[in-house]
Amino acid sequence: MNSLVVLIGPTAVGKTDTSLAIVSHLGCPIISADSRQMYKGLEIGTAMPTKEELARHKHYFVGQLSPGDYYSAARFEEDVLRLLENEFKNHPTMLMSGGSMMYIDAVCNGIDDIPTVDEITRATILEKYEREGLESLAAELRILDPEYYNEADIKNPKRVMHALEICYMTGKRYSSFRTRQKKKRPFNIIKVGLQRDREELYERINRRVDMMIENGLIEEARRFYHLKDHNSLNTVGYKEIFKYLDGEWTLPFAIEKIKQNTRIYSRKQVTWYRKDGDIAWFHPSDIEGIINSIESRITEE
RNA sequence: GGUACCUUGGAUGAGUGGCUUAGUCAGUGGUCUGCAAAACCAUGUACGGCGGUUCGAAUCCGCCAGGUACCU
Repeated sequence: MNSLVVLIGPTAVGKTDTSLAIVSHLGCPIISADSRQMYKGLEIGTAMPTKEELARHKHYFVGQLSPGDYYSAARFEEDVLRLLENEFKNHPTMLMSGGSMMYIDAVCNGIDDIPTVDEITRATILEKYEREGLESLAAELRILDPEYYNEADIKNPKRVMHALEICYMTGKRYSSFRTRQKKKRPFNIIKVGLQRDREELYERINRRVDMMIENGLIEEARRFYHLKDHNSLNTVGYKEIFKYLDGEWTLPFAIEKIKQNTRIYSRKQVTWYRKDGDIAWFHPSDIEGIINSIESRITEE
């Protein structure tokens, strides 16, 4: 059976280097699972692999979207599965590497088949939310879909709005689309996690942010300033610089905030991965251990 | 040397005698099925020191320490 090696770990832990090492060994392309590196032009702020690295190994899902494009975890699932079907013909083992937990989860476990919300419905609900407030929407959801209402995170506007969008658009309950079942994949999934002590990770984050500034993050952000309301730019590293450009924050403060928000992000990632018992954890310096672990799990199947 | 004011949890900052550890940020833990580097949730008994008044003090009084402003 074919295998998909999934390399995960918090931001700045060293996934790029490790993934290059793995791929050199396996001789396959890299599937990036990073919701922000997908956008063209966000090279510095998303710590995209360098041109050389991109040239040395084929990378999928890096720098292919425009910052204004719509994309989602569900699309990623679809796109990756289609790609894998094709790539497995030549490469029995493939590598996916990235830090977007939800995207990785979508590929490994699947997302239920829920229709994509159209612009009109989205705008309608958003306007309703802005006019009537969250409680009003929640009350409506309670009537339209009591089952979901009872289990949902009612204080989270995004969740409530999305459920309502689906109810409005399809005329059915949002919960009727949720099977909450994991999808079976026609390939073996080998999860490898990278971890470092928190102190070590935080130091790397701080250093990397300083490097980004040196390398021209401010200029890069300035180029995308006009798109700052798009989700792709609602991203650590850019949103803080936008505040600086708006004159709201001083530069040193914005830089401090980038470091802080990156640390917070890394912690969220760790939290997400913690509950996944299928991950074999390694320090990034232990390339040999990582390769051995992958090899042993490939041959096991 | 004198006078006035200030001193609250990692930061900021309300609170003038009991009802409540205010709130915000950070930190930490967590949620997660269609914008996820998003969004959301949980979590801090602190009141400069010592003594006094009081049934009860962060809150009133005294002394001490530190700070700020003004005066000589």
